[in-house]
Amino acid sequence: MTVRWTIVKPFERARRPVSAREQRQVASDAGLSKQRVVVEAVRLADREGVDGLSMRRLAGALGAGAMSLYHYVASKEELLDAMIDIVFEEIELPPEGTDWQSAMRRRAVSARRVLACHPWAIGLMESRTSPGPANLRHREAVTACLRRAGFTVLMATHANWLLDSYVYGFALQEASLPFDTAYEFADMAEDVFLPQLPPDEFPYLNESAAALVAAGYDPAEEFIFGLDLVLAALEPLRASA
Amino acid sequence: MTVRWTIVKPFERARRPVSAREQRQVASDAGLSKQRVVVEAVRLADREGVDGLSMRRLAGALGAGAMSLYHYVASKEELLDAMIDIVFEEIELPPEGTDWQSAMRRRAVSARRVLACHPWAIGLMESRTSPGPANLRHREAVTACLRRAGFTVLMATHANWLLDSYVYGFALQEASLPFDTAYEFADMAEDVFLPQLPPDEFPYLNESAAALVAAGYDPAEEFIFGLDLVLAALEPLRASA
DNA sequence: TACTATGAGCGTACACTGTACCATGACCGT
DNA sequence: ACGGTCATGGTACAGTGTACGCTCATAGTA
Repeated sequence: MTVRWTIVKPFERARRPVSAREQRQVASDAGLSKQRVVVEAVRLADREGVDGLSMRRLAGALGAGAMSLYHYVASKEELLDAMIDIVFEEIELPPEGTDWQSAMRRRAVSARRVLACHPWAIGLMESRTSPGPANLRHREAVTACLRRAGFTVLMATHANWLLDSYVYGFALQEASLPFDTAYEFADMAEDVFLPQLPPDEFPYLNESAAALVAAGYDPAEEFIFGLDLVLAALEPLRASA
Repeated sequence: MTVRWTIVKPFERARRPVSAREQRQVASDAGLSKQRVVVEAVRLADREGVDGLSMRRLAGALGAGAMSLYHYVASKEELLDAMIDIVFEEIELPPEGTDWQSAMRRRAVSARRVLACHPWAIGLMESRTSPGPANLRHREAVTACLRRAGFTVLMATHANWLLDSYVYGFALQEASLPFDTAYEFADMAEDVFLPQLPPDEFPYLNESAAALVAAGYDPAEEFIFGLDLVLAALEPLRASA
């Protein structure tokens, strides 16, 4: 067990009493800390899936004993909560200084990208009920953007629900698809889907799969299409102040 | 171990050779069968959450030994797949003989209701990649409805993605909310949310929570609002044959 | 009726999980 | 020098999915 200890900078200690635990939180590359534990947990889940994430393996990846993690995380549940909040931290906030549609489009695109990078996050959301700080900050920024664009409180709520539903639902569907690019889609459709879709039982699905392959359908463009449709549909709800 | 054996109806045996295993599949209230195993698994997950569903507990609920389940299900993964497909079976297909918007509204409302009854299903979808038979039948019916309404293959695909994203995403968000009714929302907002949303840090969220409570906001109506907005936005994509 | 093949049911065992409890030993302030 | 604090992790326990192989009721055959 190679445990390296943080050297506390003197002036920090001079300013106010700092517990050893707090010092750890600041330390970035030495010793353990809640940061380091959660970040490594995210990395592990990205690599091996959420089922491959066990306290023992996580501890192993950190060069520590399993029980040590419980000094930074009360339980695995809390660890999962913290992991989700890290994911929310990665999502871009809607930028200020542009029209609301551009701002929301940007943050939606960012959210989709982040959720695609951490597919396990979607599946975890269902079971955790209380939003973390990054989640709250994100919601605040989004609501601010909508309200400043002239949406009433009620309409901003509607817009929020609709946009988030679309983004999460899209990410959820995307996570359960075995292809990403147009090339992979064409490949899988011809070799896997079409044989499973006999035209007498699934005439329409068969037709769709065949036609989409022929047209060179690219699933990567799907997200923007629906997003812009939703944004356009929301525009009239705005009390154009 | 009270194992009751199926009495095979003679005329069934006369018609063609039927293995004992197949007879079990048909039997509804005696012995085990894949049906019975999966249905009981769904019930158990509804009652105790998906984390409370273990092979041993499921076996216990069926009055059987743990290893007996593996005669009907190759692995727990396959069990989970089958459970999801049962959920899809519960969702109403879009009815024929009405305009496409009414049909899609009906099936979307049904889907939301079913997913709200089985919240664990949403969290499971992320990890399973191959759709079951009920899922395929459902997709076929939806695509048929859209194509008959005059959507091209490509536009029907867009509509499908958008509608499903909305439904799944809404269900996902709903599953992670601790309230259902307007009364519960008002209660929780005042006692739990507002204290966590200091106006200097979260001015807009604070304002929203307060205003929504004052207006008697009912989260149950939220779904239809967004759904109708989406349906209206899709209408112009239709090549009104 | 006796014999055999089949296959449902499940007891046992193994590697693994989350985590409660407790011992260790380094660091700090006095 | 000493006592208190606290990060660390070893051990243990209940519970997990499931591989293996046994029992024994049944169906089919002779």
